[in-house]
Amino acid sequence: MKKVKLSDIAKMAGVSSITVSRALSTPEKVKADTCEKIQKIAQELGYIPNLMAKGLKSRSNTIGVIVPTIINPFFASAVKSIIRSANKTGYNCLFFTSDESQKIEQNAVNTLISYNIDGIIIAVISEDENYTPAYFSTLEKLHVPVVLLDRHIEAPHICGVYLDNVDSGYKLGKEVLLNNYQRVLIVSGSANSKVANSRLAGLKMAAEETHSNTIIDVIKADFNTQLAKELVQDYLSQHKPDAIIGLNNQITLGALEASVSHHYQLGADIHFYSIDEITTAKHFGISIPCIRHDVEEFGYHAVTQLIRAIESEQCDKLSDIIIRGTVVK
Amino acid sequence: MKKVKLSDIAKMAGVSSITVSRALSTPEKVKADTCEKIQKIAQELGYIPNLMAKGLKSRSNTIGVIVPTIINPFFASAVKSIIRSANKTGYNCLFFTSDESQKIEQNAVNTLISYNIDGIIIAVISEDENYTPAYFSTLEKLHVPVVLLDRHIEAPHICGVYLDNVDSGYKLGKEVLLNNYQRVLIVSGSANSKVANSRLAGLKMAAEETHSNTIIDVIKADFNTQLAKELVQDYLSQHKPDAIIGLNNQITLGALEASVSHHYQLGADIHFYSIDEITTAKHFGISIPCIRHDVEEFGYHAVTQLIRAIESEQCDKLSDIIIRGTVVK
DNA sequence: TTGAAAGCGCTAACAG
DNA sequence: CTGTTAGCGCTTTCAA
Repeated sequence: MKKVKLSDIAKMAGVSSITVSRALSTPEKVKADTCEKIQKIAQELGYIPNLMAKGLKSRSNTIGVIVPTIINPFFASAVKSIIRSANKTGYNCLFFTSDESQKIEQNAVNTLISYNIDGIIIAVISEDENYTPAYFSTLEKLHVPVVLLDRHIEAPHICGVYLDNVDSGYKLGKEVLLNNYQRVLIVSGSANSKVANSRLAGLKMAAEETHSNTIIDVIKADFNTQLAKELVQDYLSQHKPDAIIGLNNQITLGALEASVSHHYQLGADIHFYSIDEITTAKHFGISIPCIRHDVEEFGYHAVTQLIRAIESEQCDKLSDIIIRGTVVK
Repeated sequence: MKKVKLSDIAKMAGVSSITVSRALSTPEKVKADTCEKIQKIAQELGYIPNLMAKGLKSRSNTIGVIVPTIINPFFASAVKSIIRSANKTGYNCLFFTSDESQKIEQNAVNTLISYNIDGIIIAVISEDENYTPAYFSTLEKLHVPVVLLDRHIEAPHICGVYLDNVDSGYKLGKEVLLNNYQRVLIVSGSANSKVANSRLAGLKMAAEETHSNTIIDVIKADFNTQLAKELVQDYLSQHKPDAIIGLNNQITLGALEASVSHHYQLGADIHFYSIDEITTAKHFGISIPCIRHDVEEFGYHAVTQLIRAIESEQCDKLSDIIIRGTVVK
């Protein structure tokens, strides 16, 4: 059986296709009882509109979402909340992962353009402050609005939804320093990650303000588990900190694993703190005080900003939104 | 700036659009140097094909993927491997989550049909053996091939990629029974979940074969964390098992948490076993022997089967694929 | 309130 | 090897 199309319904209802089109998408433009009849027939035939045909003529009502990976629960939840927000507003989402590869990221953007998406929400691949991928100029030329997620890029006309990283660092620092630990290890992201550096700056602010005698060591790793684990293992063979602060969830996981391999008892010999929640910690009975961000909020703002940009056709005037986290013990 | 289209390239190259179309998608049908020239121009102009227009005429080369949630790492990895396999074969993926809701699932299917997808890979919302959603008949009528993922549904013409659940239960059972525990608790999925029941059957087979004196208790929960946690908490206030077997990763997490709340030391007072890997366990230094399934394999087969169905246009003749797990300590 | 015509960008079918 | 024609299903524009 072929797909039911507008003209099939039109034939049955004894009207033209355009009337059917109107009855289904702008019912106020069609006489009430015609409208009702058409909708009933559409229902019965199980009509499903062809977005390909629609998107060829008009806006697709679809937004593209790209994140580096869904294995990281932070992005998984962000995606979930974005999809939910978008659907509520009548937009579909096409979702891609860039898999930490610049090439795949570029492809994903191209594919989204291929699908005539109305706008893009993207968490770019790199934390590097100087990462400026080629596709930004393409998107700008095509007037496709972009909302950056979490990772900032220097581009004057692009708005974003970010975390208040300095604040996160500061709050977590205050929390840690309450304990008068002798030695604390901070495991940061890469040296040219703006996110990592801001979080670090916040921590340092807290430390300076507190005038504590705690010895604070800093390791620069990156935002993945593996490197953090290795570097913390090295560190632990020389020092024994009372607490370790991971500047994102992946780092904290790496630090935990390193500590386990040195036979420390988690949460007793060494206490852990994290920016980003370690959602599985509670299952293992380990308490990891953290900065939790309201991810629903995150998705909501990203979608709202994007849709405003789409519907006002002013990609370039929207402000950034900064989301502040809260300490959770 | 408007999007570059075939006719723009055609004009510049002094040929017709159809030649450009051929040069870009079936270059062997165009004279070599014309072809080269066209490709160069396309490159320079940054041509990105319009899939909406293409999909209107011909196959979209896009497959739809629906899973209940990406918060569950099993599905997250499955999606990842599906996307990777599909891209390798020249297919795009449109990805949706059904968020454990029948309505959202139905919508997702409709949206996919709207996008003219060539086929669908779906892990259905429910474990219930008798769940038969309405969209299956729609998809059948439209000749859209479907490959089921993980969760089986009784529909003669639909093939799937499943885990060998009996085998998983059996292998894990053997592993557990090596230890001569006095009392073991099995936390299963819901009573009418085929997956859960098969795993349970496998465990029982192992137990019968072993003639051990181990007392085996069974709790029927469901495949989510919360209920498992609550039921195990109740159980633990009456009995103290030496080991707990979770029949999927979410259940095991719930069981862990319940045990923590009863102040048992994980992996010492109570040992844990799981079907599906608990990927985070290693970060916490807890060893949870499990049945691990090769998720790459899973994605690969799902995509391969689907594409065979699409390209042969015989949706109904493909066999099921059963993936067997391995014990990982 | 409804309809007819035209066209979105691309490609299948057929000619040349 | 290349071009012409036509049409995919829908909506915009203009007219009735």
